[in-house]
Amino acid sequence: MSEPRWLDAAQQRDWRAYIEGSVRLADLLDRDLKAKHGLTTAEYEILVRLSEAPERRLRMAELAEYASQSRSRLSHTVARLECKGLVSRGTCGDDKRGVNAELTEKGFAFLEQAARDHVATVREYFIDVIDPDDLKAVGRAFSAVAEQVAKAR
Amino acid sequence: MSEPRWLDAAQQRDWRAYIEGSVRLADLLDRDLKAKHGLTTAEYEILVRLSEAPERRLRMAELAEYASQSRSRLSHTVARLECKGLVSRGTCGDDKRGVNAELTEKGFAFLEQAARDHVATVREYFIDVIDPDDLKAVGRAFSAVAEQVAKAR
DNA sequence: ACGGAATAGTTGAAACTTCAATCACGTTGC
DNA sequence: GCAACGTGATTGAAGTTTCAACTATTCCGT
Repeated sequence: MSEPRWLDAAQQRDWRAYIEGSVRLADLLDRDLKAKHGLTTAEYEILVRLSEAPERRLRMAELAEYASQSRSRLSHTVARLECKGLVSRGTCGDDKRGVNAELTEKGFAFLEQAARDHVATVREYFIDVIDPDDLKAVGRAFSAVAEQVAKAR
Repeated sequence: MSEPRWLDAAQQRDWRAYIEGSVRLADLLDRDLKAKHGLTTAEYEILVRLSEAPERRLRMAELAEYASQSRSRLSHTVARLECKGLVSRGTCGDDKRGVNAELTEKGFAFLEQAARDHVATVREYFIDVIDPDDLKAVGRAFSAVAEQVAKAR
């Protein structure tokens, strides 16, 4: 059992500030999206990724990757979105194991409304309260984190 | 329906970097803690707060506040921790509605082990991959976010 | 061309979180 | 002193996520 390098006071403050701020922000965004549009953040994220894909369609595995979700979770979530009529599933031409998820017209229209509100909330509680230079730093920091986590697997 | 102020390209890049990085980091920390110690992040957070409280004891409502959890969630989570023998519950002397959660000896010993590993992982995937100035900026940014979210209620 | 290993995706059960209702106690005002 | 309201905490059910097992298809080596 080796002696750990503990965090110094400043590092600990910054880390905790991040944990608290991010948890509370995520909570708020979830509630907001749920109250106004009946969507979870995970569902919203899926709709966004689909809307940006060519033909508004992606294979499940790619969608899982872009939305940072496990495949199992994606299956369940897309099933729910399909029930709501926002997404449809169809088999892939070239690989018969594959499944394409596609944003329906209804899904696209729905997302347009949700995105307006969501962006406004993200501005109000995140973008607009952070100093522009600090925001850039946040971008750099979490890009590095994402990369490091990706390396781990 | 008013026209929203969309994010500019840089803001969007930074926001998405944050979302992706934070989701993946949270996933990794969760798995790590679960694999090595059988704890969820929520449970770990509770143990940490209790360990820092005077007498290693807090009222449920305070604990909920410090751990950024709903009271309901806390009840369930503490119930689980109680089953594992890491926390015990007792009534409050002065207010008979109140309940004190207290870290047991076993809980404290358990946490010491878990904290070593957790800190090492936080270092490896967060602290040590972020430029020190950027880390300070992250601290400032999320302090501001937490404050703004708190204002909303 | 065959068998084994890898990949894509789904499924059901268990674990966890959220939501609304509830219980118990405390506080206020009449 | 007690009725109405507020607060602290728990409960059970419904919804969501994780985990492990499973089906179907494709890839690879011989």
